Amino acid sequence: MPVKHRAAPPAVADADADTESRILDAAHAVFLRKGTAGARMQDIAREAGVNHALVHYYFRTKARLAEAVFRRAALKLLPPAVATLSSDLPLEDKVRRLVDHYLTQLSATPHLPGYLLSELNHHPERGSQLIHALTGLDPDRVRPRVFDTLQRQIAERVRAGTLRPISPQEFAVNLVSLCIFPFAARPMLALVLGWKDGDFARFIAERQRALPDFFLGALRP
Amino acid sequence: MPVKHRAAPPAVADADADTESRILDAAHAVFLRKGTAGARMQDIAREAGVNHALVHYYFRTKARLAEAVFRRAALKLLPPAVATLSSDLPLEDKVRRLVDHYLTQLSATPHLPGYLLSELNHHPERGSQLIHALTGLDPDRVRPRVFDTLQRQIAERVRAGTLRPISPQEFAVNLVSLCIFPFAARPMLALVLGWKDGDFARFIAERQRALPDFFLGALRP
DNA sequence: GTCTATATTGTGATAGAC
DNA sequence: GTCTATCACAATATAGAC
Repeated sequence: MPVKHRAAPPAVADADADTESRILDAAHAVFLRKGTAGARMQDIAREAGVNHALVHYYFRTKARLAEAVFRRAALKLLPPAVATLSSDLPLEDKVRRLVDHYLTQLSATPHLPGYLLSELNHHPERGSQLIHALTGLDPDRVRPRVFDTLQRQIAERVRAGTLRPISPQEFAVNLVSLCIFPFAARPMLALVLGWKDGDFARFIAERQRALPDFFLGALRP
Repeated sequence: MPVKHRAAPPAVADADADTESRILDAAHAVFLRKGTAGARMQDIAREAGVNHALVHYYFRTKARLAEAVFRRAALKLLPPAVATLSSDLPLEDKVRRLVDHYLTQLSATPHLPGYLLSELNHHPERGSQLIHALTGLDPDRVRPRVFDTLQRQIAERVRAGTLRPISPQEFAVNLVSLCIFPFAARPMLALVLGWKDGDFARFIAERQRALPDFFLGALRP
């Protein structure tokens, strides 16, 4: 171990970002584009504008750097959905807020879903580590409480006759599928649908308007 | 070039599959599990039960082998959907057939969606090559006819007042999203939903029943 | 066709000068 | 902290015996 590595980044992130952040940003960009296995440390160094020895100086191994990027990426995608779904908002507002949030955010970072799905497929253990890091609990013993609120809201509305019965899991999976899949599958959809430049952005813009009505329409009794 | 490579596989595939097929099957399994970049030729050789020199003898390079596997995988996933959607079946039957087909097939090959999405994200050009290989046409000039039938069916039903208006693209994307995403995102969903062994299979079994009604329910006027 | 052995290159990682 | 130079090894690919 040539140099001891700081536990935390510098307290203040100055205007021209410090080297460590620049490298992390570069790694983020490259890993998301090419996947962890397909990315080269050299690519990351070039993207960051530094020598590739520096990348090792700051993050020591590719695995550590990949872990850091994975965590950052996962934290961008998952907590907002969990927070919205487990909030006390009415169901309709949850749907509209989630659709709006995802379609806006993913338009800015379109590689995020594909990267995360792929990484989790190849390294399922990273998911458990993530849960552990976030909650400090054994992932196998965490009973997800995300759906308690959802469950209750659905039950009330079903009893009142204003909602078609659906399990909270189905509710969440369907909603998230409709939001995220088009981004993860963008190249495949472009292929089958014959999309050209700009067609995808237009599709998403239109979707932002139509998707909540589609989803809520499915839940009419 | 040490040995000339046969253009076509042997005419007859005998009981104990010939070596080339065994290697291709092994490559399929390994590439789908670990992704093209993450897979090692040695892994494929071991999975096929042969020396790794043989893999090169039959497929020359990793890139060629990857291409062969990608094509095989894409042909498993895409044509059935296109065929069903562009058929003359009534809309309801299309939906039920597509859901049934995908959920059954993907339960048997759960890594297929994640693999394809990932590969197409990292190598979008492969998609164009695929179209070219299938149709013999320039992918940029193919106007997808898949949706002509769909468009007509939807228009008729909307005019008759038995369907809520929706574009054929939205129709297809929503349906395919709901079918495929849970498989591509299985590890992520398992994480957030706390799924254990068997929970996913039960979820899909239930989904096979509930999904067509959900989707068709959204299209009620 | 199938193997053993080897060549060749790519890539992660470190040593050491500045 | 940042660079140049280099190491060590992993992975692709080929040569040649059988």
